[in-house]
Amino acid sequence: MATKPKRPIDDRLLDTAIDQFGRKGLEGASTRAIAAAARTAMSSITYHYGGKDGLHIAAARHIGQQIGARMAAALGGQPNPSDLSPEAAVDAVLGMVDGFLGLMLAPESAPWARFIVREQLEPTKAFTILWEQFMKPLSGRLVALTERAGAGRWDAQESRLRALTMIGQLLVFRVARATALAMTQWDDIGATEAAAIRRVAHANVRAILSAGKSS
Amino acid sequence: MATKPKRPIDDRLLDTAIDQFGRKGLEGASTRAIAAAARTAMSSITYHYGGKDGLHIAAARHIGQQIGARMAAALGGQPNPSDLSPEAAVDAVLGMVDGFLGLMLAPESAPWARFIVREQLEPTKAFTILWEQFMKPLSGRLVALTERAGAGRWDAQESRLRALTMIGQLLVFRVARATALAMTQWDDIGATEAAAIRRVAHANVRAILSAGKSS
DNA sequence: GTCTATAGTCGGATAGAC
DNA sequence: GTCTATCCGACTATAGAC
Repeated sequence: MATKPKRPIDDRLLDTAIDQFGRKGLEGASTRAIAAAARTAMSSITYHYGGKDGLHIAAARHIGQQIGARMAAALGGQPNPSDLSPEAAVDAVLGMVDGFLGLMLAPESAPWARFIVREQLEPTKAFTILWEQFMKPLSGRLVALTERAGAGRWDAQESRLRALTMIGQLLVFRVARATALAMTQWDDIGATEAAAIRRVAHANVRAILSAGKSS
Repeated sequence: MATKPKRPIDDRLLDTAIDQFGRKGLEGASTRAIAAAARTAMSSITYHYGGKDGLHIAAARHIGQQIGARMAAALGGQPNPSDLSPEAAVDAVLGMVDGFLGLMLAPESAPWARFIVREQLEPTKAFTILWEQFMKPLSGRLVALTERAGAGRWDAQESRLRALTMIGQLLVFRVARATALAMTQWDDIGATEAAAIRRVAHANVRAILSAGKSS
């Protein structure tokens, strides 16, 4: 049973936990190493989060808050998809693509991504938190915008699938970064490379949203 | 130092290792649990593979062999991309998409994917083995076909990026399966769902390969 | 080639000083 | 609220019987 998290002085412990859990997994990461890297005693994990599991859950919530805040800034005050013209819906999708791609390419998303991908492969209680906190609202909006961009040319299921494939083509640059660098023969993804990716992503999304119903 | 792997009686130990390493990671998985699940003694890991690290490397090689064999079957005796017309190159890309999507949706790829994604997030010596054994030849061919399909409408860098995004939109169905099921509200991906994904993937690839140079 | 037994290390949790 | 000290279980590796 996890005890109720107490408020820590700062987020050093959480940031370190996200990094270590992301790299080594829930079982592979040790509370000793996390505490040492955060320059505190191991027992403060027990004190603040009730133990390893509590720290893991708190780390997930911390990621959700940060991503939620970041994407909300890019989406704040946007109109309801059904109030948009199909053309405006395409533009709104491109706006979400920019926000999401920025997240995928930002250095600070690397530890979040490692943590989240582990939850996709072997979900724990933390996955529910991540899904509810930011995946569900964001994917819901993307699907709604895709549906509106279709203007009846395709059905709801196809909207969901097209939205998924659009996410996938951006996700690959974070989740398969090692392969992406090997394939492009880039050393790193800087501003120039990010611009090239953005151009291709926009062209792909426009192409995907222009095509009529599949088959 | 890993000793030279000896030939085991069967692959039970390797298959179990792939599953456990994929779920728990190199540090999280225990040789005890692997040996127990494979119904053998822990010391046989030492005997056959020289220890935990040796087993991990052997597991990567085993994955590479199986994926290599599977994709070779889908690609066997294909002509050189530069000998194809742009239209034939598009068809060849669609053929690779079918092969790769089949792999992403096949139940047996789940443990392989878990193992591979871990190597993407935190590469070990096993990543080099995976890259050389099947990622490099397959991605090389996909890029060459994409380049040919462009027929000069875009440059080599854009071919590599378009190839990556095409991979990404298929990868999402394996790597972010939990999210894919949540978004589509499917319980599982069976034959009907696979057909729907394939239709959308083909339409997207055709759209992506039809568009001219981006921006 | 597969097993049991064991040595040595490291992990998480907890008690209690301050 | 943060620390040190300590318990106990689980881990990897290895020796040696069969």
